[in-house]
Amino acid sequence: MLTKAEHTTQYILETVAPIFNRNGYAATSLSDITEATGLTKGAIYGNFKNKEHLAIAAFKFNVKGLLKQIGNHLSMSDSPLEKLYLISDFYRNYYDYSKKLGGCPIINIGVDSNNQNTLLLQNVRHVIGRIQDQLATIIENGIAAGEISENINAMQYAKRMDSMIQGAIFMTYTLDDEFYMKDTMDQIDHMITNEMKQ
Amino acid sequence: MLTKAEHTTQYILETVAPIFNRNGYAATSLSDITEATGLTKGAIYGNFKNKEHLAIAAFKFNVKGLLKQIGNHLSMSDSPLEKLYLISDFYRNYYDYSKKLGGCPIINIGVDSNNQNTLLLQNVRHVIGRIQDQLATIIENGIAAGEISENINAMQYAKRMDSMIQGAIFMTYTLDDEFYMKDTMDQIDHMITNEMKQ
DNA sequence: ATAATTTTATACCGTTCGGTATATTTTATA
DNA sequence: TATAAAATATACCGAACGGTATAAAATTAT
Repeated sequence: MLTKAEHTTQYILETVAPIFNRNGYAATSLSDITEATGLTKGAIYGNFKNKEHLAIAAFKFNVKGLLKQIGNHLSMSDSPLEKLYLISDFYRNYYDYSKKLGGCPIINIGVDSNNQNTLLLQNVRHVIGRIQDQLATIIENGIAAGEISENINAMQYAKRMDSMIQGAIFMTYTLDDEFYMKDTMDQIDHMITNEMKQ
Repeated sequence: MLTKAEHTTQYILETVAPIFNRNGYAATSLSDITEATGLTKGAIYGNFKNKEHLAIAAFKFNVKGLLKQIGNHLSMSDSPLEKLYLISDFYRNYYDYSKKLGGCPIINIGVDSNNQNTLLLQNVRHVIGRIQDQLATIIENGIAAGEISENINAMQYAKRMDSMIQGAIFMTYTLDDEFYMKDTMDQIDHMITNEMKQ
């Protein structure tokens, strides 16, 4: 059971996470935070050391939800090859989903923290590394299961897919046009079928 | 001949452009600007209406230089097909080049201005549109010249290449790893050779 | 060279910034 | 229910924010 205080910490995080994600670190003020939560600075600083730690916790909150969502989606199949197709399938609806988070946390915080906030950037890098490791593991499992060609370099393709996805997310958000998301997922499906599949 | 005042305007722009590009709009302060230029607020506000207009002018300054650089590189060949290969060739060295600008202005200002600054975002969108139009024109010229297959949808491939490039730039900067830049350009070369080429 | 004009520096405006010491209130424990 | 402990509100701090009126300086044109 969560104490009242732990509930408050969670409440602050879920309220503040999309704001930091949308605005970035510098453009999010303490008054943005107190206004959105209905709490005072005393309450905020009682639960978090300072603005930076709150921003980091907010980023982790967003990422945790995102990874859980992806995990759920991938659990729809046990086949590694099918899981690859499920990844592109997930991202076909990513624009609508991530809008609720205030945008894609990896792109937003990645760009925002570059040359700005070392701790935040470290967290972004760590998350990207984790995602790529999981992707590479799926590909390796596919090779072991005989579903994916042995000639495929798992990590290279994991990074390649990730890079294409990030590009699609950036273009989709910046131009507010889902063409990029859909077209990139078609490309990835094509790549799975014609390059990776055994 | 440029007057003294016009020189000052240019000097402010070239000094301030990488700062806005690196930090984003909100995280760049007037004191950052006066410190870097050695000028006072009076001089800055004598040359630019306000911080927003200065940021927009700085973005345009960066983009102008970037487009000029690309144009120079593409002028190395008259063949549309060769120009496509020259595009990927240009981006192979883009990390080093764009670092001098304070990063990729399209990615940085695109993400920074989303949900933040409408005028800046409009400028980013306009630039992306121009780049894609130019890219599509090259492809169309290639089709007309019989170098590129008639089955290729010029604008679709222009957007596809652009999206892949933006993804590579984001990954390269965020992870400080040129693998993404190089691998994506290999992919694009492969795409030109095996999908587009007649 | 002088006068008119433009550009830059100075000094200041009110507001907001992140952060904190402390008082008050609320929660948990006995 | 009384009490100790924890969480939240209040009031304030100095500093920095973007912006401006005006004085001083530099440039331009006569």
